[in-house]
Amino acid sequence: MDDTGWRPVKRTRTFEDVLAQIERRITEDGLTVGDRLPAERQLAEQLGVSRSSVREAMRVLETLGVVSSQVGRGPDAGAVLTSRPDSALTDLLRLHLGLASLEMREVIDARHMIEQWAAAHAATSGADTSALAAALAGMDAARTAEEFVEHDTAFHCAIADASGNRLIAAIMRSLRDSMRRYSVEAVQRLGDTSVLRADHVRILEAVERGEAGEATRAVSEHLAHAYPALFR
Amino acid sequence: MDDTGWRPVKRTRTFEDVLAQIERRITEDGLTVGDRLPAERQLAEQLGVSRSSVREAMRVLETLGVVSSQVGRGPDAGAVLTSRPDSALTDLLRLHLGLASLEMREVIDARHMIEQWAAAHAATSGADTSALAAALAGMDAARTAEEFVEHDTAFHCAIADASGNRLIAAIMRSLRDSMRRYSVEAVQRLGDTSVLRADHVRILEAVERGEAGEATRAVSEHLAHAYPALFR
DNA sequence: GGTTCGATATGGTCTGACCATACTGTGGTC
DNA sequence: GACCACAGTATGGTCAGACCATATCGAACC
Repeated sequence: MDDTGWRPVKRTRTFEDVLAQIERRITEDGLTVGDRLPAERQLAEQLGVSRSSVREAMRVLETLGVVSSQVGRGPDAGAVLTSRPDSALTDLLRLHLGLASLEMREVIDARHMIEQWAAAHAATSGADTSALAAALAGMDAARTAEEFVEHDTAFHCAIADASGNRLIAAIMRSLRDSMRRYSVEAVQRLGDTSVLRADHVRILEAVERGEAGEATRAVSEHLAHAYPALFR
Repeated sequence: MDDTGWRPVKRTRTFEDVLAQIERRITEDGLTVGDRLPAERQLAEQLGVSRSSVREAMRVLETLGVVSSQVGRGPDAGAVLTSRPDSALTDLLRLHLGLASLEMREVIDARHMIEQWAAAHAATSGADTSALAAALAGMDAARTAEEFVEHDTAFHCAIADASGNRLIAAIMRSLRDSMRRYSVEAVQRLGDTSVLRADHVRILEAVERGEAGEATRAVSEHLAHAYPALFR
């Protein structure tokens, strides 16, 4: 061991300090969704940094779906704390898929896992299933693959919502969004969507009857129908 | 319906244009991890925008774990494409937990889901399990709850890695990181970690023998032991 | 009371400068 | 030729100050 006890001095960029201070204020002061942060110029002066650094920190928070900035003047203007993890996750997945650092197979496997979990929990939670039925009707009325996928996504996200876990629902949404194009192609390749319709009805009924095991199986087989190339 | 067909003009900020162009370059030119983006000043001139806007776009990409910026000069300097979804996910979860827009219960449920899936797939993938054994030894040598949790995290992340799905492994890492403090408290409350050790051995042996069902059950019961307050 | 219009606070953008960092190349030294 | 010291330079990081677009507020006016 030639460990001298020295550690590399971590280069801390100004905007990272700003980020840390804002995060500290959030946790210590118990700030919550809807609260406003100070204006950029004011924050810059209070922290003794330039407005650019504050802005870069804001950009980070906005990217993570924690704040939302509005121009103008008034109660709604400025940086407001929000909670939009969905778009952040979607951007993250889309970019990493574009970089080929993630493969579609991995995304679909993750979806498989989540959908099974969500269906089982939706079945046992006894949550409202009207959104599911509405999405089903939307799929019946769809005239293009794009429309079909849109309502199909709504159906599956509604299951995730019904599971009662917002984190898993957010991940579900992001996974669907990031593979939207792929789903449209899969539906077009499939042509006939009657198989998928029967699957959806089966899932819906299982959830409504509270049969978690059947819901899990139904979802699993449904995904196998929808993406046969990946489940051979 | 008084819908006139008008839609609000989407305000597009300059840095969002920059982001879109960079993303287009990534997908169209097939840029991949390790490739360098043009320097900030150069990019600003090419796109006809100010350097501030380019920098804000860079900050977004860095937040999403897609680029990494290095100062100085040379082959490694500048903005390099990377693939670090872990830290992005961790930041996202930590901030949303701090905002109380997510509850620990939801995070732990998500972990439960992922760990079961990962253990089953690790068992059937036949991947290397030496990292698991090493983490187990680390836990035995741990003298504080913090040290124990560190190696415990390594153990569970190694399972996720062995499942072969990088996305799920990344989510797993982020979940563990964001609840690190909570895990330490849980271990301290528990006091005796021998129960956890037996659980880990059981999981490891199930994975090594390729018994997916047993691995799933072992993980599930392990989490019930580790977080009894949440599995009552 | 309603309307109009200027004042103002906010984020968005740009310019230009300077600093710290880390490589590059040059020239000298041995 | 090998090595080393040092100036040059390209890079990101930060700052100050200005201007613009937007949205509200408020006073003056009808």
